[in-house]
Amino acid sequence: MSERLLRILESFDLSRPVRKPAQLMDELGVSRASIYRDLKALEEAGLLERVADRGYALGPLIVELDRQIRLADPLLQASGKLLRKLAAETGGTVLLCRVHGDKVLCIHQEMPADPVTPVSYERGRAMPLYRGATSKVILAHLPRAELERLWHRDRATIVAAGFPSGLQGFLAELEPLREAKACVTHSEVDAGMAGLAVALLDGQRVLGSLSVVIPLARLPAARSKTVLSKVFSVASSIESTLENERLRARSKR
Amino acid sequence: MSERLLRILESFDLSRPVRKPAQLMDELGVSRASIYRDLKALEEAGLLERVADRGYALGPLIVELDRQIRLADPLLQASGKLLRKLAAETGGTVLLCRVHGDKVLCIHQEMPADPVTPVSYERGRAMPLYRGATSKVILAHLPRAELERLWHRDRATIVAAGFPSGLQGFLAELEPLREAKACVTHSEVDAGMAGLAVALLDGQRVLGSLSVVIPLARLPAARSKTVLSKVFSVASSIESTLENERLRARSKR
DNA sequence: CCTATCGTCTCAGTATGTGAGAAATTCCGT
DNA sequence: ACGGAATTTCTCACATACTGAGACGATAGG
Repeated sequence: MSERLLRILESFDLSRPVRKPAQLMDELGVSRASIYRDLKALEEAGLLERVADRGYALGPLIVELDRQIRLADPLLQASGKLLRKLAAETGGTVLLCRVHGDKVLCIHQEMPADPVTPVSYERGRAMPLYRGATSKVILAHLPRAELERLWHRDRATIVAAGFPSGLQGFLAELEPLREAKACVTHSEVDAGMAGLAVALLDGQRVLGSLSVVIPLARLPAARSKTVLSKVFSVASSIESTLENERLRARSKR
Repeated sequence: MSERLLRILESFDLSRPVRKPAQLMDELGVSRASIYRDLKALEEAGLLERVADRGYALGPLIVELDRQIRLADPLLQASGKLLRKLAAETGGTVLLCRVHGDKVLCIHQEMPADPVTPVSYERGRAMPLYRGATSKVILAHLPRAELERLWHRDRATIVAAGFPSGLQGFLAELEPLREAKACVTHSEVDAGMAGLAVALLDGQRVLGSLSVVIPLARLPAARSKTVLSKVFSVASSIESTLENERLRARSKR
């Protein structure tokens, strides 16, 4: 076996934070001995831990590995303290997101000092590709071939998210977002909130997006432009830091 | 194979955030085909991701799983907003830690509003069992058999951390900490900082500890007692919330 | 203390992962 | 944009190492 360990890991989700050997036995259709063997291996590795009442929960290694990712992630490193500053200056919540396959994953949330309406995205929360400024601006920068693949696979979802019902219309609607390298939406994910997102590019490829989420009440029309330009400025700074990193690494090798 | 996937995962650390197939081939002593198969499996699961320059880094699933842990962890849930309040009231950095086998793992760090000397412990950072208030108060609550096992295994480390050179002395030094259910240290982990830790118990068993780290300069002798009593109060509150949870779960089943 | 449930161990059979080498893909400099 | 080199995937026969049944041991709850 080999994929079974991964299947076990993937079987944990928010609605089932604790799994029992018997459940997994049925679900994966393997013998008791094998499940116990696998659970033991995962536990020894630290990916799972035993909890009261003969269950298993996700284990401490995951927490440690997530820290490793935080410390090593080039995108987070390049962002540094800029995000906190951006949050303070705009009074909104700043989100840094990456694209992974066909998901957008929030990898950092920075709240402004004064308490503000909480935003439903936080580190580790995966977001749909088709809703919200944060996602759409990424979508707009995906290669055309990828967009066509997504269209054929998720047409229903895409249309349900408010896009035109034809592939051409879908592409046409993304065009201006790519041109502008930005996307602004109102109440698309969290009601009463505006999202202002700018794409983060690494040359051609889109890495993710940087966005600010602000209650509409705090964002008079005139201020919108100012905020967006601040986001742009931070995004450029991140991009050039990444570019420098990339060059430095290249030449060192 | 089966343990190999886990070995690959464990081979990532802060000094090697990106691993290449060739390195792993040598290290694990398996064929090229097998390594590529394993990496592919881990990548499909989301535990790894390909990065530029033909390397693999820890992947998005880990970030998602860590969020699941944060949302489901009973200890974090029971702590709720209490930690933020504690940080604000004491002006120190609050740490919530769990014990896992023979490691202490920080699972939450809450900083006070005003900027303060940064503390080297943050979520995901594993701490030694023998140094610092946070760890020692946990150590003091481990079962005697466990302490003896640790003593025989880590005697050198334990003595190096400042404990007496005999088992009896070691146990005797922990005794008062268990009695007090608390531990206060100065400059033991971070220079110039005081640590005030209280154990979190679930009946007999020690779950972890709650601590406040404050620059010594901000902690006049008289204030120490006040701060410690605040920590105690929050710890009790967390313990009783956990107890209630436990009872509720029991009766529901 | 006793019983039911949970967890581990043993062992033979065979499913399944393994590795060498070939094919395909990707990458990079020109 | 092209061609050569390095990387990655694929194929397939083989044997390793995983599997599952059942016996045995441990634990918990009454």
